[in-house]
Amino acid sequence: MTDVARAAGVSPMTVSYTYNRPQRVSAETRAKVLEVAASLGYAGPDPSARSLRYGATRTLGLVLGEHLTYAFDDPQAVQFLAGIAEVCAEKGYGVLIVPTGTGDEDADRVVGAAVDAYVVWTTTDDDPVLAAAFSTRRPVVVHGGPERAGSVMIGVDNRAAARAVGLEVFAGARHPAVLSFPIDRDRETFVGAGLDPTGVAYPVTRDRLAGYRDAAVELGVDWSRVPVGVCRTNDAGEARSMMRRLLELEPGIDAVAAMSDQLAAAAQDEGARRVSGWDDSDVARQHDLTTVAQSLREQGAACATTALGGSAPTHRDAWHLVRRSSTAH
Amino acid sequence: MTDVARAAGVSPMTVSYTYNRPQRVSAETRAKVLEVAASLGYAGPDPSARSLRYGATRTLGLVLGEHLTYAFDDPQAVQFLAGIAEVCAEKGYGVLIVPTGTGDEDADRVVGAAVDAYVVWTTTDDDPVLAAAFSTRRPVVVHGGPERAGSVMIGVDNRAAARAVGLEVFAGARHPAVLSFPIDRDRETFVGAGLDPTGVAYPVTRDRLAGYRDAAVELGVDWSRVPVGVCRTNDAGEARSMMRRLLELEPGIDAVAAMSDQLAAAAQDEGARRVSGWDDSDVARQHDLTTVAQSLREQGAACATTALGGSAPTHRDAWHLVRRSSTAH
DNA sequence: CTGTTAGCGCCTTCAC
DNA sequence: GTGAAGGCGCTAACAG
Repeated sequence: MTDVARAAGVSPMTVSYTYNRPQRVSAETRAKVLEVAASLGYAGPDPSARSLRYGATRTLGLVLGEHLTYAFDDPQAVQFLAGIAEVCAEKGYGVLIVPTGTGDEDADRVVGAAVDAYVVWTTTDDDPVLAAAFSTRRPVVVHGGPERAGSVMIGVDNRAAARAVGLEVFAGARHPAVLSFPIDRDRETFVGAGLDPTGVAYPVTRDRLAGYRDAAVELGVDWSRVPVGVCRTNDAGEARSMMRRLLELEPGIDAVAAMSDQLAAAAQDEGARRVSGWDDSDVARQHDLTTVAQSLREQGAACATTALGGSAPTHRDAWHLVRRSSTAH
Repeated sequence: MTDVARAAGVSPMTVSYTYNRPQRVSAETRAKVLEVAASLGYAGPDPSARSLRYGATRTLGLVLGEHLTYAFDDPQAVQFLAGIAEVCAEKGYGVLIVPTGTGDEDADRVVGAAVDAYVVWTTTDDDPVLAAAFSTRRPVVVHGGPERAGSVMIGVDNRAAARAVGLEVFAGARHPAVLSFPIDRDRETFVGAGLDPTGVAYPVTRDRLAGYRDAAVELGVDWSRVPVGVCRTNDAGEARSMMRRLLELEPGIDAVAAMSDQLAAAAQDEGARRVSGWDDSDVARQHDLTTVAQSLREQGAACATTALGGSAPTHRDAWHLVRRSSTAH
């Protein structure tokens, strides 16, 4: 900018004004400045210097955590991102996908991201990346959980929703089962009968398990005998083999509550009769699944709005049960 | 940082070293500094100041153009983004989704993005956003086109691929038709018989049309009589109504070349017999579509790698024809 | 309408 | 192992 100023025979401030307050500069001077800038290959104020000066970046940080690599394979995560992007585009904020998922450096990368606020995608209570986001003292909005004093949490009441759909799918069943998301960041695939929700590190998974348990108990089913198949990812192939495994362990399984429509569809493919899903995605409609409807897109938008200082609903009650033939009697 | 230094009784440099070259500072001093920093709520060096000093942001800018709002509804665009994110995460670069799509300010926002390089998603020759990216003199990699001296273009040879799939789907047909993507940024929905590819602003659409025409001509079909249904978006509902419209205009249509698997599936839904798609997505497999296979994920990765100074294939020949029953004789 | 001063927070260079 | 100066490029505030 100094160079441009010199070459144009004006002060740096005039150049600055030319870009930031065009009207404050005479048309003549402005033209001259722009001409010189073009000839010098100067494209306008440096964004970093500007951010430094302003103390703001007009950028929202999105932390997808260890998911990053395959978050894009999860249609719900993509919808969430779409909601964020929409709000940010409207407000003129960029969305920075913070490069996490590679291990130890994750926290540093979060701290070192040039952003004004963070939105953190569902993670575990102990995720260092979350702690890193908080340590920066910038606003943090967490989707799904964990909940923490001083930060906003946006997401549905998973326990209540799981109870509701559980009552539907487990009704009259003698051997219900659950297809679950991972319980911690190790993402082990395993079967645990009567899995205790308390020990689950992902709040979303924890609450849904607790809700399914609530439903089972209310229906007089002994939770300690309910097999819970924990899948590493939201992948159909893996879910099918898990379903087979569950059926080997307990061939009498007559109801399956799944934490996603994808998992539910996979269970159906393996012959499960009464099945419930989660999200009310296209898959749910195609497979006529009873499911929990929620809009990740709207939740994404709410997260972005809140993180950027606006106000938006927490979406705690923004879900409803969709009854379809997959749980018809 | 100055505050921390003062409070810890050291110079700012020592604080800087504590974060950037921990080993260069005695363990004792380092501990002291970190302690004071924590008590003062100092989270580490300011990212903007750092970027200013270094002259680099370690961030890749992704320009989705007017698509932004619904790019996330396009599975291929999402795969592309996934490829970019993967490479960037690995290299420790953030991905900044530049807030475009709202009109006049788009170009300014691109210029003002704090990034080291750009990847631009397929756009038109005249997109001001593209010009803006170039004007910054930062590296620009364009996916799909337009091609420009001084920038890298990554994408398949759409004309050759369209010709190949066109020869397949149009073979033996008497009244072929095309389901096309938009021809310019106005995104009008219309039917144009024998649409001249030359006037099409999107290079990808242009090349595919030209390829279909090549095939038609080679098969002895009069291109000027081939109806081209131009769809505003890659949406099934719109594609179905367009297909109905085409069939009203020319009930004899006996082959449809579509620019995406989604459009092709919609054509099938409306009763089209011989149909070809594009991308070899899940939809193509489900509908047994003859299609052009390409990996947007790999192309995304290649774009990111190239933009960040590495070398990657242009993917010009990274496509192949997948023959399935949708074009069986 | 245009210019001067000063400082945003950091780190490279060079001294000790 | 630690510190002092200087400047990355920009703009708010205040002249003129």
